[in-house]
Amino acid sequence: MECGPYELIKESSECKARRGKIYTARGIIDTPVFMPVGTQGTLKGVANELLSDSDVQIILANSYHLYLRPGTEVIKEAGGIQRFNSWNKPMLTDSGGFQAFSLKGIRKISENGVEFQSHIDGSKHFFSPEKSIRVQRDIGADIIMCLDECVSYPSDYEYAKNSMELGLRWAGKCKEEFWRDNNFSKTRQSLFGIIQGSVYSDLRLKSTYEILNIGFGGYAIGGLSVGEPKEEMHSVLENILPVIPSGKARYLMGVGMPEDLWECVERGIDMFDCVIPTRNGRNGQVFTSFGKINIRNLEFKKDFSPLDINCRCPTCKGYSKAYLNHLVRSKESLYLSLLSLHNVYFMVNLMTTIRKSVETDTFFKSKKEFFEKYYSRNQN
RNA sequence: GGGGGUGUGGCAGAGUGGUUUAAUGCACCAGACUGUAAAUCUGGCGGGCUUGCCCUUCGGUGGUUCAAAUCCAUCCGCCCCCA
Repeated sequence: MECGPYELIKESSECKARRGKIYTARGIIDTPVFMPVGTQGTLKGVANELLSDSDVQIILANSYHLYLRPGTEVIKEAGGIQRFNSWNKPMLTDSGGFQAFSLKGIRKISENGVEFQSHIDGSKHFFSPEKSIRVQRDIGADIIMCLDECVSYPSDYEYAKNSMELGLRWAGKCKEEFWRDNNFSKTRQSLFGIIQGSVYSDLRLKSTYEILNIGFGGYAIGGLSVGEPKEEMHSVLENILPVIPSGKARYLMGVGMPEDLWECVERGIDMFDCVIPTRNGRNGQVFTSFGKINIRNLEFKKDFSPLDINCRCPTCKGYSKAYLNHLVRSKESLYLSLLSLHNVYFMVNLMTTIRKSVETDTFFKSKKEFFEKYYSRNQN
């Protein structure tokens, strides 16, 4: 069985929260960690330099997108994604499994993999589990993911069961391909398996046991935060996390909102990724310690204070709400960067706060303080 | 002085007798966004409340008509051409 890159440092005395480290070739990641998403290899609207002072430790990219453009051969020739995009910290690539969900209508799933019709030019491309691994190997991120199908919600039992079982077969093939030429020592990548099974507890458990049995460097939970009620998501976590060995990282894919980070760390999650800070930033929504706001709204037109007095990001250091409100209303492209940057800072700073609370066994105290402030503006 | 045209909701601009509180776009007011086909999408945008209705709207006034933003008269404003 493969050795994982995770080291457990401390377990909370209050709940299932953990402090840990993930070792990669490009550096050590303190967990729990929030990983912002940069589908095309960059956080949309945020230059690397702007993050040099931040707590961003690792970013995501997407193998489907990079495979289509610029093409894996370009990235390979550049010397890997981190050489290509000049991000000298860890990266993780998703397998294309999420696109099996989001590109519904222009993709076909079969036993051997997913056929995509390119959203760019309509050309057809086939991602087998092995192909996804080869693509991710060429891209060269530190952590790579098995090809899976992110099942939508709601999903009937039969569909979820068949999809989950197909996912297990794919996971086996991914692992086999990953180890085929024993390239691991050369690239020092880690391959994570993904647990599926929608909201059905027996399917989730079966998936967990089988994925564990195949054995991966870390374990991701997929197919959540796709529209199911929060309680469903929490009960899935409570159901399967106790089964996963404590020496492995647990990664909740696609989550989430600030409140989700607290709730899911509390249940034992180590890694999160989400597009929310950047996408919502581009749409004018800003996270602050006093709640979320839409900076385009009238109430900020003459508000000359920073977005968040508790924030040390470049946006908050340099610009007022009134000015950002003006930039958004004027559609001046600078706001895309400034708001995305602030939101990314907010999420990773929150994660730093959460890590400290686990270290000092003040998780619930900190959580309470956060929520009291966060919901002080409105009831969200 | 003569001839022609035109005036529609914050703006632009459809509509030329009924299905019109009046298309569409912009602006404005909100909301949503969770492993990124998203700098996107959705809703609202005359007034009132008992939220289903009532009242008020297409330069002004007065008519015709069962019915007028739409037809007629007149007044006012603006534009173009000729003197």
